[in-house]
Amino acid sequence: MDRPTLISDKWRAGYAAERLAEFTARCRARGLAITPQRVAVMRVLVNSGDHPRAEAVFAKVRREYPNISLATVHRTLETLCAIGEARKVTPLHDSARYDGNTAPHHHVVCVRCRKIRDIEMPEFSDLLHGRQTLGGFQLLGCSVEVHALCRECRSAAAKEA
Amino acid sequence: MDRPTLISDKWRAGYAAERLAEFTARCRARGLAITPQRVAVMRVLVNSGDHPRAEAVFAKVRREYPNISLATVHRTLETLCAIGEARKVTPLHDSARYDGNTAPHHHVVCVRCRKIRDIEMPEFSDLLHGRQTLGGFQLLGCSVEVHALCRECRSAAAKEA
DNA sequence: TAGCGGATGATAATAATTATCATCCACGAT
DNA sequence: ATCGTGGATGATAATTATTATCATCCGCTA
Ligand SMILES: [Mn+2]
Ligand SMILES: [Mn+2]
Ligand SMILES: [Zn+2]
Ligand SMILES: [Zn+2]
Repeated sequence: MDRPTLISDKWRAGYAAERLAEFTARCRARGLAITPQRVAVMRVLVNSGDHPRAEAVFAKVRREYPNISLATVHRTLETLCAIGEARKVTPLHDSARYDGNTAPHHHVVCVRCRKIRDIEMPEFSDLLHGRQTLGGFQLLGCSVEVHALCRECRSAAAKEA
Repeated sequence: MDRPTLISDKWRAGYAAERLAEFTARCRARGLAITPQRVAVMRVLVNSGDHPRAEAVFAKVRREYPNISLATVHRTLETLCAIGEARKVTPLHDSARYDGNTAPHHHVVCVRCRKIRDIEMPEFSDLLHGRQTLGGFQLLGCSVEVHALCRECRSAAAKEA
């Protein structure tokens, strides 16, 4: 079996059922109320293999709860991320960041202050090297974000605690 | 020398000078007018090692051209990306995308329709394995985006041409 | 079942980016 | 060097995504 490989929809279906089964228990453990809206957002999200945006989740949940607010969907998605039940595919940036360095390279990003530094890591691109396609996708390149805490933020975080 | 490694400011300085030297020539070759604003935005960007956002570039260019518009900075940055003189560090997403799959995995993203699919690629994380820090940064994890063209977009793109 | 506190819906506010458009000016042609 | 034109700019409005506010609601515990 050659890597990398696409994760199958079949795997996702079983995974979704498993995650949903204990979801209310994990909410309770966290002291979060089990509201029908929260459960619905979670169910829609975990059954989606397409990494939907808030608007798309809203559209689906709305079919079952026509009165749900878009704000609730936004809030709930952020809550799910905060408790580790979901993740953002586009984290660490709230507005576009530009780079004058067009040489191939990757980035370390501080998760706290969002400082970004260039890193040299040719091994990353090597992993895709030689491969033209992946499950129907024609490969063009890749970008890596290493998540980290910078020195300043480490001392700041230490002081807070 | 162990990889990955931070790219030094020293390297960046020389690189900036080199890039600026031929910038106007490359603009001319592309049929783009050489305006003082465009050159200033390019100069500020290529001399920045911190991946600034539009607002930050605006603030610096403004010192020299107090009348420059923020819109011009936005436009110019996008132009620079379009002609390959710069890149966005946060590309391929214009709004947040959420993921119910919390298992460690990475993503292929279609650069045209922005379809996102999960991929299995444990070798990526292995590259950082065992390493705790990198140039002052404490490492926490990493996310990889493989840029690609999906099947549908490939045929669509073929039709257009 | 009563009551508290978190959750929600409606809406306003904010922030980033893009669109519009009149004016301007870089540049090739004269 | 001057001119004419199309692209570039500045000012501003519009759009889009997200977050904040707040009155009401309802899940949860006692
Ligand atoms: Mn960079
Ligand atoms: Mn995913
Ligand atoms: Zn930091
Ligand atoms: Zn596509």
